[in-house]
Amino acid sequence: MGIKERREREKDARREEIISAAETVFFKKGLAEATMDEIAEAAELSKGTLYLYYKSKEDLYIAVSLRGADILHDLFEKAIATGEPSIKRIANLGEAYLEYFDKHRMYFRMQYFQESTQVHSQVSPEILQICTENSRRIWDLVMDPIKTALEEGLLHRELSPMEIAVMLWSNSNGLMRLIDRQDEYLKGALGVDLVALLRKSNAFLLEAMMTEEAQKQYTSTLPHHESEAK
Amino acid sequence: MGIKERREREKDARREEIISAAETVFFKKGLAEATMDEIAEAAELSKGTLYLYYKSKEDLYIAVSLRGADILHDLFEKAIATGEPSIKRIANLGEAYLEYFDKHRMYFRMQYFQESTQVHSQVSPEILQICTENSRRIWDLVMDPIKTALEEGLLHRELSPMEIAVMLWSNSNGLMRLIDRQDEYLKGALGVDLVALLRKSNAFLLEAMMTEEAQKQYTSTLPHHESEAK
DNA sequence: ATGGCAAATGACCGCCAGTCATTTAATTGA
DNA sequence: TCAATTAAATGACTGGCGGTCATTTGCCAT
Repeated sequence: MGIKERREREKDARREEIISAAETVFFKKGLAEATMDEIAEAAELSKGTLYLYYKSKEDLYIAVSLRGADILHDLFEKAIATGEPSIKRIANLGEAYLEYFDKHRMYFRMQYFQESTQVHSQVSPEILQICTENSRRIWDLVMDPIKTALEEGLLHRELSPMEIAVMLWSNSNGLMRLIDRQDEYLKGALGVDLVALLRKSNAFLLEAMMTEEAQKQYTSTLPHHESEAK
Repeated sequence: MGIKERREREKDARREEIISAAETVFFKKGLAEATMDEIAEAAELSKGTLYLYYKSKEDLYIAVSLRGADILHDLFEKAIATGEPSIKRIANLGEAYLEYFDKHRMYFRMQYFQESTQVHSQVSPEILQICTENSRRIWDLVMDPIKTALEEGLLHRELSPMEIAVMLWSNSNGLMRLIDRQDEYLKGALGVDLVALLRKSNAFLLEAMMTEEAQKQYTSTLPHHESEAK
């Protein structure tokens, strides 16, 4: 009875092939400019076949960007599994996110185009469900060393783990979008290494949330923050 | 020779009417779902006429969102014209941005949909030029009290005004996007006032960038930061 | 061989951004 | 007052794209 299973495998492989083809096209053209005919051609399939595997262009778009979420998840997992002190592991998460931003820029970009109405209104509920679950997994990862640091009394207790996670994440993300978009004006006017600025900004915020003992112990270990003589 | 000028005025009025109609439709449907026919009907004009005034749907979209930029500009102008100490005026900017986010949410949202490839690839260069100039005006406004605070030795000197402006703006913006999108997971899992969190995050960051004297003087005046006993 | 079944196809549909030949309205000059 | 001229507005039309579905293709069991 191996035939059914082989069929299953082949179907999964098709799915992946389609995602890969879609990835190529979406990376090059973005959601709005990409066409299903183009993706079909890249996948060496007919357009009709695509719709056997994915309900809509937007579904396919999400499917591609979920690959990015997996990559980010793995990077985060590695970042907190070092056995280092909790504050260091939190800083590692910032660096991991930066690596993701740097080396997997197109996935990063796709993830924020997802916010558009076009995507949210077209995408099927089941796929949306997967996104939510995925997002939860990643947040849990981020909160892990934060919880530890709180228990160790290294972060201000009036903040919840989720609050801290949200603040740190938003701060990075906000600056990353700015960098990615490279606002024409900023590009010209600002002779500044924006990535270094991002590191600094992260360090500032994390430091501000640390208790005094933690600051004495760990401030010097935060990346690109050595010049800060406080 | 008043006829030519009257014609001019009428044409400008038409332009505004069209923007207003487009605004209604874009607010309701977003860029992708809105149709030019719908906008034409709202404006009580034919579709062809719209194209006499705006080159593309995306141009029209930008034209609408520039109204938002003007509003933000005015709010910022008011925020820094109070004659208060520089640090307070910087904090005012944060509050002004929050007011913009709160009371003019749809403009805020439109401004970040602008980042999509769909908009950038379709919009005409002259309109893009206006956007850049607009952006410059707003950044200048933000940097004004920051420059003063630096001169007064209230902010760490190793940071440039632009760097500080970018950090503060990005931090607010990142969290605002998160709030606006209301990530399904966060909404459920986080029993937290995200707006209060945004204020806190802003205060943390600003405080971290202040020199010690400034901290002694001004920390207590920052919004929603009173509970912070440091 | 042959019937059955899932996978794949591509012609086709409806919708929409954008165009353009034509119509309508306002202004001018005689 | 009435052509003539010019500017503004129109809406039928086109091309392209997302999505569908009746038909075909190819694989397997009998």
